[in-house]
Amino acid sequence: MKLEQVGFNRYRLPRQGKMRVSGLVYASPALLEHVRGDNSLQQLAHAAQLPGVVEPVLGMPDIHEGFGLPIGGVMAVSEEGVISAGAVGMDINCGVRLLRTELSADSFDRPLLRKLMTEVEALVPTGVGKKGLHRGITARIFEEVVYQGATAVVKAGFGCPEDIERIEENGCLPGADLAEVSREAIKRGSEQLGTLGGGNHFIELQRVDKVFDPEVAERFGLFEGQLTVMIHTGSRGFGHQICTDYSKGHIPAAPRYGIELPSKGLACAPIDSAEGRSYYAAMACAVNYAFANRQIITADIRQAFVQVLGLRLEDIGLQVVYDVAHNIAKWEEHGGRRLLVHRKGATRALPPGHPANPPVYRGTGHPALVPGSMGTASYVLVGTDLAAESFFSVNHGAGRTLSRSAAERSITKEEFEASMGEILYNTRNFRDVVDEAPQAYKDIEEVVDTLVEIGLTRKIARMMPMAVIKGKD
DNA sequence: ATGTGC
Repeated sequence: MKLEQVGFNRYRLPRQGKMRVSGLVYASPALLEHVRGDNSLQQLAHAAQLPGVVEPVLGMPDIHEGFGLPIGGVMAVSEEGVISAGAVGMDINCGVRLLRTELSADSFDRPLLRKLMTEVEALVPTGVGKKGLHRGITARIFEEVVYQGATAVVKAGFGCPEDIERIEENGCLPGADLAEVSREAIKRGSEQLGTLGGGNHFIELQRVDKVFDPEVAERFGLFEGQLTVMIHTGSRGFGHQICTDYSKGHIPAAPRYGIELPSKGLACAPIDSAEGRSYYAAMACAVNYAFANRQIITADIRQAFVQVLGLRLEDIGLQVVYDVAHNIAKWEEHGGRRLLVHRKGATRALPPGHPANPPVYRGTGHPALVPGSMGTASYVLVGTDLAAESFFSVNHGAGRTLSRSAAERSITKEEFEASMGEILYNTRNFRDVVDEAPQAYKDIEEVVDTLVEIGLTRKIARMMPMAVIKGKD
């Protein structure tokens, strides 16, 4: 693909072939070879062919090839345009929540960290296909969950109302309709609420090792040396089934509206069509489910800490700093226009003062949460006014550099163990985690710096992992 | 990502 440098760390993907608009890709010189190393630019060009797409389609510095839109892609569409399940992703509202504590990380030795990991694992099922431990309650409130999101589980006793004001969209996307969700998805979803999943999903005990902006960090409740907990999970089999159902269903739907599909992965329907409205309503169910999932896991983590530490919750802390979606399509106002912004492996990052910030973060901009790999740092960022050019979006992580199978082929046990250093992890079998090895990911520092150097985002704090809980059989 | 290949 033809790519033109248009500034420091910025590249234009000019209109070529059937592209309706151009693309804009952020990459440092070192990341550029990764960007060119797979089909992600081709996939971005395909997205630029869809009806109603708004200039530009974007590639974040963590971009890599995915199903339909590349992971690390942003596609905004006007009201006359299309909605695409493949441009949201398989794991609808895969996202990250950060919890703060009142505790110094340095007072946690390895045996105590191990105890905490064991207790968290006892309360939060991890691994593919696992069923939740609160099935009695969650089956009963399942319908409320898909319509009300995190609020439904707070009402059921998981967490407190203050948590809700620190979740993107207050933990609930309007417009959900369970009638648009298949029985299969409902079955899988009602069993899996309150579970972590596998792959890149994790619960991490972290230490804030650097504060870059003390004033904003204080507003976020963060300080150097602090123990934090990060949760990365999504809508489990529920969102996966919804994505599968609609990306298949929209393949025959698209031509009925005269849409030429550039790829099956970008199957889509007009937003204002029966098929498009159905997907949006089903997607909103999964978005709300994922917010509720992270809310239940938060309550479980609080319980684990109280049990292990023998302290009162108010002395531990574990308040929500923020909760962001990484895979979502949302109606937002940009430049006076109402757009459906598809973010797939991208994080909304609003600047200080933006009216769409939650009231508690109106003055600072909300925290944008960006996890690294299991052996490297995670970041708390905020957006700047310049991020208007990316529809107020930043990267969502480090981004893969090796596919899961390539990681299994090329990374040795010794290399993996060396890269983890002193960091504790729950998986005993190297084969179970090799696809998540730090070597399979880009350098998070390079990825974040790419956007910071442009001025699209600012660093607020950096956390280093102390103990990582991953999906386990 | 995923009751992990159609």
